[in-house]
Amino acid sequence: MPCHCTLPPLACTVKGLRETRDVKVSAAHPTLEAVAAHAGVSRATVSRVVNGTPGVRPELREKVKRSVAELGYVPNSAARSLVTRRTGAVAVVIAEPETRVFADPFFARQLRGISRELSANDLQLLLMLVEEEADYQRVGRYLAGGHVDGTLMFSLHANDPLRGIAAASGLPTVFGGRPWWPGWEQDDSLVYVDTDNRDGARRAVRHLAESGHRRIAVITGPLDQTSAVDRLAGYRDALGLAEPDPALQAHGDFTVDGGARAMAELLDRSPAPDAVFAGNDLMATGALRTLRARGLSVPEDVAVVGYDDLDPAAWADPPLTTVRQDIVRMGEIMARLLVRSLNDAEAPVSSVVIPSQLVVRGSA
Amino acid sequence: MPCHCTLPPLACTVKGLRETRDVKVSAAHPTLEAVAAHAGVSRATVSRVVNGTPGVRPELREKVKRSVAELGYVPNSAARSLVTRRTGAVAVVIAEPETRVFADPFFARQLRGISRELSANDLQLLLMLVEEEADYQRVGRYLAGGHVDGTLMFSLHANDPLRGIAAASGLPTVFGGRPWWPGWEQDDSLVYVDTDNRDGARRAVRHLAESGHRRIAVITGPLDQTSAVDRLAGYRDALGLAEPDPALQAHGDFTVDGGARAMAELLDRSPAPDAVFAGNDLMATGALRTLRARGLSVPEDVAVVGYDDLDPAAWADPPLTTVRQDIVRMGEIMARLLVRSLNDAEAPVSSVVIPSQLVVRGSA
DNA sequence: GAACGGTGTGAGAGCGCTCTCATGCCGTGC
DNA sequence: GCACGGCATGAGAGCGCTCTCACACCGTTC
Repeated sequence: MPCHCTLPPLACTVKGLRETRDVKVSAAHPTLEAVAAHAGVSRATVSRVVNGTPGVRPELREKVKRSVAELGYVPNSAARSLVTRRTGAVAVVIAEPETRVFADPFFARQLRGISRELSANDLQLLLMLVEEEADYQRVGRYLAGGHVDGTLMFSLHANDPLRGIAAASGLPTVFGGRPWWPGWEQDDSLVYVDTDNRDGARRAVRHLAESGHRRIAVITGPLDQTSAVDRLAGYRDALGLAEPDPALQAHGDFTVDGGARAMAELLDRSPAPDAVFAGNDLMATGALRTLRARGLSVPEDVAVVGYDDLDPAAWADPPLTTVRQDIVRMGEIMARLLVRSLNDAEAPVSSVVIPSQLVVRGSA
Repeated sequence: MPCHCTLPPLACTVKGLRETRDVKVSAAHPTLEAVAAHAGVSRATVSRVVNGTPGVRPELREKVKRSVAELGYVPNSAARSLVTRRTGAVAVVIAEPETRVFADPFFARQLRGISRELSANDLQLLLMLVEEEADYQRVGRYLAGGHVDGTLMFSLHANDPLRGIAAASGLPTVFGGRPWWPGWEQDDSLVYVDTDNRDGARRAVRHLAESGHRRIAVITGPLDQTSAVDRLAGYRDALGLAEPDPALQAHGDFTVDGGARAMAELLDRSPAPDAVFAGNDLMATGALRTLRARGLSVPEDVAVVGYDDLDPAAWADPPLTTVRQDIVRMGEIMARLLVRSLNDAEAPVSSVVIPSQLVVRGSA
């Protein structure tokens, strides 16, 4: 395959890549057989020792362990999983629009939590990023092919094909984020982990109300994502109104520009809001920008609360009051649930909702 | 393993996980043997067809393909890699302090590029996050165990053990970011991909000089990272001075707070700077905060340039002039170099440095 | 018409491991 | 002293695949 790098040659310094073959031979991988010969026992016994199966005399066990160490034996995972039908790997499938993934370190945090938990259980993390239609097929084939023992899936959108793919693969699966497709509540094979978006929003709006604000507006995210829907529901809960004033509601799309536009809309309406709950920090940042441009001061003229507690929220001017969610923990719990059902297919596994927490700063 | 989830029971709804065993049986995986029987040919022929080996009569080839489709055959990768000594997987090892990973979407971008390129080559992406000392050993064992065909490594620090681990594994490896250990320039087995930090910094500082600024200061990142060192070097290049005024140089640590502190130091010295080049956007954001707090206006009193072009840079007030680097492309190229040497161990592979680009906004 | 080379196909070994089952050895009970 | 059960160990099959090699069959050549 040719290199498509079109850089000016000056920018490149030529160096050779270490050659695979030679080194591999020098760092030769001894087999079970070799260890057995070295220790003067049978393959079966070495296998028992390596896998910690009981029923081997302690002195023999020690002897084998020494041989393993001496030869630097590492089990061949291909051979092992060929017979055990276990791969020791878990696929993490992320189907996300670029924007979301890039705008915040959500997935880095999530992966951190997942990675910790998986490696604590000697499981490998296979990352599959889905960008286009063809990727879904690739993922489907891969999962159905039995290359992994289980799946962790992230998809924020209604009717994402991922659900079907997971079901077809027959693999234990845990979803990140409350899923959203027709009848999902009846599907008791479904396990998910989510943060408590509704309660977080409730806390945020309640804070605004308790600070004496009367005309509390909301800037919603894209309503085909459960997090946006749940946060809107929390807003309604807090106001105690089944149908809040539609003049106080504007749509953003979880982006800074969307938030800025929505804020402008709200200010042009009547009654003008004296506080705004933005569905995420990005939109809150946009709202702040619009308010600043109009010469309104925060929180005096209009108080602003965001959601997510991204790092930039703290740097904003004024620093953003927002809702924090423990994303690392969310990843950990997802992995933990999967590990549990991997170890015991009959184990009862429940969906988990992680509490959110209000972080009060200068903007409200 | 018990669930350590300490959430109030109310927050959890209990649902069962789909059982593995039953489903797996129903979605039974046919073997090569089964396909061969179905098509009325030998295992060898089916293998040839599946792997696209030439030398099979077209009509037979078609017949086998139909059988494959009909039975839903998917090759067993364990069996295959047992004999081919190829796993079809690449490890991506990331050894990073939490802060860096969380503060910016650097790795999300990088992974995106890597993932694209790998999946285009039917390679799987195995993600290994390194947090503590024990993780290095885990990674070392894993790589030496021959579970992957090659490695992509990220480590920004001098003397990171990762280099030794890569060498010991004997696996083809490409590094992300210019490495930094004694004698690395002599090591011609070393391949890395980096953005042109030095040239980017040069452009940034030159821009400042050309706008008429005379007292251009620099806020440096941690000087045990090559990116920080290279950016400082670019600053010196642009000023054309071997030894710039030490009063105009302050240390940050790539964080917002560090940048704020460094800016305060600079302002307290004499001569006071009329422009600042910050080693990254986070520090530039901190500098902006300090300037605002002191009632200085940007860019009139002090112009500010950052580095990285994070999303928040565009939202800053004023929007940050900064240096953009194509991180997705960096990931792609890393993967491409690795793939090339995977396909042909003798292929000449060169390190690549990706150009950076100045993005002029309001702050300078 | 026999010998030949080329091509397409199948038989079979073997990758490194796990796991069942047979075997040998011990201590115990009658 | 002999039969027995229990335990530690080894022999061997076989997981699903690839790949070498042998073979059969064709058309060509002298």
